[in-house]
Amino acid sequence: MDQSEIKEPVQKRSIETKDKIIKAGFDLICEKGYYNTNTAEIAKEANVSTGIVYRYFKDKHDILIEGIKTYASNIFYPAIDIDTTEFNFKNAKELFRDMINKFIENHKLSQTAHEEIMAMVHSDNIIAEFFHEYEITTTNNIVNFLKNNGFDESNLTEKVHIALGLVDNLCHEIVYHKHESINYDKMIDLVLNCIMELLKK
Amino acid sequence: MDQSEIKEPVQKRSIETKDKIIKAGFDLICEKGYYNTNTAEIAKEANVSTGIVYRYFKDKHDILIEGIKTYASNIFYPAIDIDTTEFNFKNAKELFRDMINKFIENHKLSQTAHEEIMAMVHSDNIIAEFFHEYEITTTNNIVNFLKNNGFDESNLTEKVHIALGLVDNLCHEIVYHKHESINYDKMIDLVLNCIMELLKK
Amino acid sequence: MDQSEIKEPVQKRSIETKDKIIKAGFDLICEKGYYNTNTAEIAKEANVSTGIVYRYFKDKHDILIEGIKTYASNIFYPAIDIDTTEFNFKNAKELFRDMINKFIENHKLSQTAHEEIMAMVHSDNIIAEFFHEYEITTTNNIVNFLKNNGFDESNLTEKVHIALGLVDNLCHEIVYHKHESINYDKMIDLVLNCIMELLKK
Amino acid sequence: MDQSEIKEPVQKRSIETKDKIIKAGFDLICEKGYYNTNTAEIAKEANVSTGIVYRYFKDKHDILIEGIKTYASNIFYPAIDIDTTEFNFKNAKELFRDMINKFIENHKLSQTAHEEIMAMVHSDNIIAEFFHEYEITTTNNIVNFLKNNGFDESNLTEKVHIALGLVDNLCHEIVYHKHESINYDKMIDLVLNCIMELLKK
DNA sequence: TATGAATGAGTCTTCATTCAT
DNA sequence: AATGAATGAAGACTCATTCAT
Repeated sequence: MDQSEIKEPVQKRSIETKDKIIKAGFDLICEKGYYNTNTAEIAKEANVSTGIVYRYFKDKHDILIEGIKTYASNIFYPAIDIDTTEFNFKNAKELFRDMINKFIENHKLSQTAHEEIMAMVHSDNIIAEFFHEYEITTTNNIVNFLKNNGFDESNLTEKVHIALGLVDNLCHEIVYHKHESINYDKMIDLVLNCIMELLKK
Repeated sequence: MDQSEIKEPVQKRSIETKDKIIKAGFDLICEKGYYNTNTAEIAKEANVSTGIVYRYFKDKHDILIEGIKTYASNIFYPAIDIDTTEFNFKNAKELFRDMINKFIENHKLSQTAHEEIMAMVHSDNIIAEFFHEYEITTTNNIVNFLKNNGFDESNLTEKVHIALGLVDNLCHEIVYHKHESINYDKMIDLVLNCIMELLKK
Repeated sequence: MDQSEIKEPVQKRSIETKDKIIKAGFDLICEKGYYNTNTAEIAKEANVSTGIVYRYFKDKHDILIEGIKTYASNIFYPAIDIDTTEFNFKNAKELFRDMINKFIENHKLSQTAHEEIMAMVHSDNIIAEFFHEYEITTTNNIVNFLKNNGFDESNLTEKVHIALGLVDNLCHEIVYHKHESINYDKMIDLVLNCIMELLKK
Repeated sequence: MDQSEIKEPVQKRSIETKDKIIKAGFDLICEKGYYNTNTAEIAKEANVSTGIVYRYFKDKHDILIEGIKTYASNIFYPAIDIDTTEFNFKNAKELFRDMINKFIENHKLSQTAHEEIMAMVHSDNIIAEFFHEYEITTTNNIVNFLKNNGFDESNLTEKVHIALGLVDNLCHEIVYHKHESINYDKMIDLVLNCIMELLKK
């Protein structure tokens, strides 16, 4: 009876509509920023009417949240999923190097998305919370992966945290700043050394 | 050509007014976010009228910029200034530990400021550019400081970059997240070891 | 590129809304002047919300432009359309006299409109351009009409220009000023004589 | 005692200040329009403070009124003053031609001033009234001049009115519009013929 | 007298959200 | 379910005018 209820779509067509809105919203917000994107644009980009947006989403903010939930894993730590069947301490460094390169590629692909979402993380508690959870999960996955591959378990969570931070900073540096005076190949080497040092016994 | 010029105040009273606006604007923006703070609020917080704001600032954005310029150095890398007269490779680790603790204290003091500014850095080119410059300067200062104290000069810029990133992440982690499962004292140790490893030889 | 597009309405309801705004805007602007009429008033007079105005018009100025385009022909040179089936040099003077009287009536009906629009013509290039075009068209129509009715074609454009000016001034004088000392019937006679003198061989 | 009184300056310096403001205000308003000129600009142009303006003028509008009173005669019908010592019906046409050319020159010199003032005349009753008076005076001066030079006195006021209107339109046409298709020399001739026809017995 | 900093009401415009169809 | 027209509160900015110095 209550018209103002948000519908969780079950029909295929409705689900498609909701997804279109999420994608359109996320694309535009990543491109132009949350406050510089209005709902009319999102609706237009999604090829739906403005009214229908509010059948599937409580408000504009909700669109972003859903977008982040949907696309976050594509943007952050994407290479983590890549199972390395043959992984050991000996070839770890080179596998990490591959991972870093993939991270960088990914950063480049979704540069503005990454930027904008990080901006929102800073000013939006709900989003911050989401990413906090996300980060914990990612960290744990890596911790477990390393444990399963015989790495020293002492303070492994802390070490992975630091390592992830190192990689994140590195990618950010390489993708956004391009300092004239910095030798990025050397920097990657240095970071890898740090990580290997961290993880070793 | 344009009718309304922005005045750079010279008289004491005017300078006070401008400073009040900068402080009020910066405080509110840091507390509530740029888009959730309006000019009327800023004026009210500064105990001035809305109109006077535009005598000293081109627009709302300009208030933020000035605020950042004024307070950035208080918020970011504040301890860098502290010249340690007796600094050498032997006591470096403990001095770095002191610095990190100061960083953390500082982060805690201006937590929301830090958050909001980082958010703006991500979505605002002018601010990003400002911090890029700021970061380069900071890095160079540290590089020179280390050189003068006998540290290995090879790839020192890269190393300092990495070290600053490590410290930044560490502070952020400690101040904002407080993961239940993480031992922060141990984490500080690990980061310090990383840094010492980086800088040695 | 821009987020908010101006809609050209096609549905009956939308067209009515747009027309209501044009009429309300034009009425108020003519009554009180462009700078003394605000958009809220226009919306209220049109019985719509302030927001909807900007769905159909780029800005306040645009409302005036559309109003002028819509109502200009009702206000200026309205009698030109009246084709006189039986027109020749003999009865021309009396037909012109009828036209002048119609002009005067029209001036009286939309006195403030005429005033305000002429004011805007003076200070607004877009409007000036519009009226310039409008005036050329009117002049040409009259020129052709006279040619078709056997009037001397030499310098006819110049003559019609002068004649239109005479009529315009006359109407203006009669409608607005009402000098105590002026005999307007005689003045009409004198103007008609001028015109007949102009148009004769 | 009443601080809010407008002072009519008597001291030389004060008069100069008031005149500077009038000139600055009039210049700017003519150049950019009344609503596009603000008091701060006027004060700046006059090299005085914004506050002082309100010691000499009731409000912004008052500045314009004073400006018009001061400069109107320089802008409208300036050549009327030129006494033609030897004037008779025979050489009248050529003298009128000279006057028209002077009118045109004058129009050109103060084109924007003329435009803007005419705009204000349309939307401002006080200014309209002023010009009405001014026009009556001018007309009477010319009427008397013509009487004194032996022109037919019947309906002379009406005739002069019409003639002035003809000249005004002509100047306007020549200065502002420059229609491609119009021969202005011929037009001047035609207007002069009209006037001579009007004034002849 | 004179300054110019300060006031604050007023204006245009935007946009998240609602609602008639 | 869907449309898109309509709402109206809110916000950035302007400027005639006042007032402390």
